[in-house]
Amino acid sequence: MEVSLRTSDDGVVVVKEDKRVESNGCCDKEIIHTDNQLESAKAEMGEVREENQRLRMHLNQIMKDYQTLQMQFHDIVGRGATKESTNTTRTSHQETEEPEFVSLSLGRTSSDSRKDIEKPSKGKEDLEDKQGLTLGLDCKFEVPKTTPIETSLKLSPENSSNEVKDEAGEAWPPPKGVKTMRSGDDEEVLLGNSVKKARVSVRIRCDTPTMNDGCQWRKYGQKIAKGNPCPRAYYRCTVAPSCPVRKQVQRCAEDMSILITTYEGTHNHPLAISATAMASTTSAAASMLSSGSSSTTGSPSAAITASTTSALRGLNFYLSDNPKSNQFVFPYSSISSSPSYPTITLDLTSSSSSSHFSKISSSFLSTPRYSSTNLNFNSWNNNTGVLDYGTQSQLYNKNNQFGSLSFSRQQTQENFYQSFMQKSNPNPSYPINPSNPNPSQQQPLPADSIAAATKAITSDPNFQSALAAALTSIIGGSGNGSGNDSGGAKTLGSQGQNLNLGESFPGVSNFPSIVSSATNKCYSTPSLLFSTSKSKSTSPSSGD
DNA sequence: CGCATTTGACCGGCGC
DNA sequence: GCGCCGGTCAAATGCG
Repeated sequence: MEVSLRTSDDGVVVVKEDKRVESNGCCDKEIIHTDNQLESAKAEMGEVREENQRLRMHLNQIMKDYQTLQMQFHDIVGRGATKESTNTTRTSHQETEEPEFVSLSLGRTSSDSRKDIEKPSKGKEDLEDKQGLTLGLDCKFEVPKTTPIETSLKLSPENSSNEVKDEAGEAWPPPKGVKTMRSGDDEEVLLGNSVKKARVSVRIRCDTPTMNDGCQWRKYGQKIAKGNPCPRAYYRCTVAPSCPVRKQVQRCAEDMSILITTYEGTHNHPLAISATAMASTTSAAASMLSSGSSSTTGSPSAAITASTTSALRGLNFYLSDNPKSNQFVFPYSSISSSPSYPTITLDLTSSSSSSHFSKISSSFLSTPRYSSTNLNFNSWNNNTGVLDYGTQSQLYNKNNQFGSLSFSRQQTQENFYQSFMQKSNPNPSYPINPSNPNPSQQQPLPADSIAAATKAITSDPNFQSALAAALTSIIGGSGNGSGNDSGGAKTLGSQGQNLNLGESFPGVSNFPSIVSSATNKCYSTPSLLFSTSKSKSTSPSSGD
């Protein structure tokens, strides 16, 4: 007997039997056995069919939601623009009017900080959160063939004027601009003189000299900075010769185990997903600066939230491939903005998942001369948030575990990322972690991932939003838009078959009007791991 | 030998 | 104007 499975046009699995039983030795036993198999196959078929229908229903529902949200978004954008036009005076002086320390709590968990800066309408806040997803879907479903770099949303005139420049190196105006013909100068002009540099600072507990963010860096200097006995190392991105991105690595003076990595600028080349995390955040910072100086609708913060959250996802994702991943939970994320060096600060040094926003504000961003803008990514740990990391991790964990649905959050994150990472890297010859000596752990994405995801989704309506991301990543995974990643290429090689999380998690690249096009660069490459100190291509040793 | 890192010199911004 | 300081350059050095 032969049972062949094929997929019909509507996606339903059809079981075809071909009873070509040998006439000579056919015994009853065999027939019964065959019947049993047939029965079970039919039963499975029915299940699959049900599953299929449920999934379809959910998809429809999501699409519906998506359209609704899109409409709402357009509505809000329209209103915001109107508002904005009436507030030009204020926006032009925003820098001076900006509170010394503005906390933007965009999360939805209960948080004290939230009260302080709660934007006009709660509904709007929620909406903005959803927009992150909405826009992600937007990107995925409507602009699926555009490469990340090409994908630029130009809802704001400001960004549209900036977007080309962003790609060339937005937030790193050359100190000696004459030497390098970077467009950063232009952008700086466009962004306004108040905006000098956008920085992303990452505090992370890390034993290794530097953290591997998926990029190639070359050390070009080292200095003893005032107030910190630990030398500060200067790196420049060498993925592309003209890449303006720099980073500084320095140990925290108070706690030597904390590594402070500060990124500046935006990559002007395709990057790894892991690098995308940073690049996105950096871009978000720049976007905030550019849009924040002109927008009063709160969108900038939302943009930062969306993009940074996405970036964090990516970052955390890769970090979590590290055995020590469980300590990188992103409990703290903040954005500080000094007049000269606006900085997004990601404090990854604590594993606590509760809201410690105030702690960041007081301890980490305490430098009084800086006016600060802080975002509280509470949604990170929120069970209901569209951008909810926990939800997504659970989803993927479910996806990964295929039925094992109950995990503690921390374990969920760890397991999920680890195994998802493995599954998303089908090419066993390219370990996710360059320093990972065990490439055999990298396994191809199983064919039943979609089904697993479906199960996870259908079993919990809260996963609707995450579904979008999951499906997006799964469906879109085959088409890696980022192309070659010169950065991770050396160690990662071809990755066209990987799930491109940089694209799949849309928060960054698709938030319209706020996040500049630079943010839209979705890079792919799986690796943000702490390297061994001798990994040259992707992890320079800071020498401290 | 080629490439990356090291390290002292240099430059420019900023505060006094 | 001067000095401090952060950031960068580039020759020297190290390493594979």
